Amino acid sequence: MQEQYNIRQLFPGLEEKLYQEMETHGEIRHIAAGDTLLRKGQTIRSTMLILDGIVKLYQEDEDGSEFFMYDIEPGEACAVSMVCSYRQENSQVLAKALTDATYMMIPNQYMDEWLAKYKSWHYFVIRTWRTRYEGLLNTINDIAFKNMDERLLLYIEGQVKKMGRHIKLTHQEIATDLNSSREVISRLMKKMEKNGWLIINRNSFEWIKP
Amino acid sequence: MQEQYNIRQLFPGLEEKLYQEMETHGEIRHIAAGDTLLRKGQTIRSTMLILDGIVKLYQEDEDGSEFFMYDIEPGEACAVSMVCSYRQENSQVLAKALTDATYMMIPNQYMDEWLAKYKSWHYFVIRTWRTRYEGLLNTINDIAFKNMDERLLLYIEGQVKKMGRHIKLTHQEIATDLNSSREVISRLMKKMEKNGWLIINRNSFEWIKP
DNA sequence: TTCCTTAAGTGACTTATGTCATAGATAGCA
DNA sequence: TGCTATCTATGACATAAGTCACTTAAGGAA
Repeated sequence: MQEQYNIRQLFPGLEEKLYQEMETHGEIRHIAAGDTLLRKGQTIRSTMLILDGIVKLYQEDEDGSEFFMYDIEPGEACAVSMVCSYRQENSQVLAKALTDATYMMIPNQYMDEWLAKYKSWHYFVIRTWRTRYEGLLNTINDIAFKNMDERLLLYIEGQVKKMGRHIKLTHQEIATDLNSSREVISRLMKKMEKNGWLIINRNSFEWIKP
Repeated sequence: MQEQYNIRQLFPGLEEKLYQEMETHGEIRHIAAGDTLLRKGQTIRSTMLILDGIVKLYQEDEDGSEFFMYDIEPGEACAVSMVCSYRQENSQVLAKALTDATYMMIPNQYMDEWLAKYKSWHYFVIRTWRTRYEGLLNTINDIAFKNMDERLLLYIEGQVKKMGRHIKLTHQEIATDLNSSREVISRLMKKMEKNGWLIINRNSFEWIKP
């Protein structure tokens, strides 16, 4: 079961003995699209490594509204779950599965042990924090300096790079990712269509800008 | 010279031998209020530990506008400057001294060495990243969910907690910290004054809300 | 005192975005 | 084929915040 995910390929550059420990102590879990991996305030007991699927990280308001920050993809880890065992930490964020997802849970007790034993592990931890920090920087950059039209353009270009020119997303889904509302996205996309940048279909659109 | 700052007190909990290495290899630098510690895009060659003064971290736009994110205080480190030597990194942020400040620069070559030798050092590094990540989360929380009036209130209450009820700040300075404009802050503060929360003076104000 | 610089107050206006209401369009199912 | 749920389109309006222009006030310097 564990072997259907190649952790050596997903998390390259770690020591062989560390991979073996991960296989021994890591618990593989599955989660359905839309379900919550980590709630805000929840005590963190394990480090989570994403093996399959996409997990989305949100900042959550007191009143329950969610603000999307960034995605975590296979081969990446949830930084907030990487806690040094000497203090109990609570999650400040909300993590939800976008698609069905699989992840490996490594109980916190191994964090200290592995930090001591494996050089590659502490690089991995630091690299993970750094990557997530950069994710937040990008988010801040977007909301501080860019208008929705720019953000939408960057978002679409990002999708095109990943998925090709035919994008299967509703306006509502895009709006949610950009923390905006459907009407706003519809209007902006209509404008883009008038500019000849894309063709809008139901549930999808085609990016035709060169 | 080095001895005028007690690093054992500023950075508690590290190994004695590590303090000694810090004293041997760390270079103490001074910087004047308003000067830049780290520019965006600059190659990072040293880890910076703040010994005295306050350093402000900004996100910088392509066109040069600055967005204030958080402060770094004595006893804290600039996370973005903590790079694992095996790859050259460039700064994605701008760091400026708010007050005259003193900091210790530790050349990157020691990062790997110390990570290997001192357990306390890698905890320190991870803790630093975590703290900075939380700083960004708060920033995002503010701009995503709060209006200026709430943010101003929280800001003032924070200042009161630190400096007492008599705050020596101009509206312009507050506006800059909140990434807003003077007029907006003036108007909101006038409203607060009408509510009997504060008394506005030139260059300062008194917080009288219970 | 008088002058001048800087801070603060304020009305008028602009703008981006969000919200409401309502209508039209499309795909898939019965 | 027609029905219905779900998308999409769009006008009208609300609102927070930024900008401009100009005024008023305070404090230090001469």
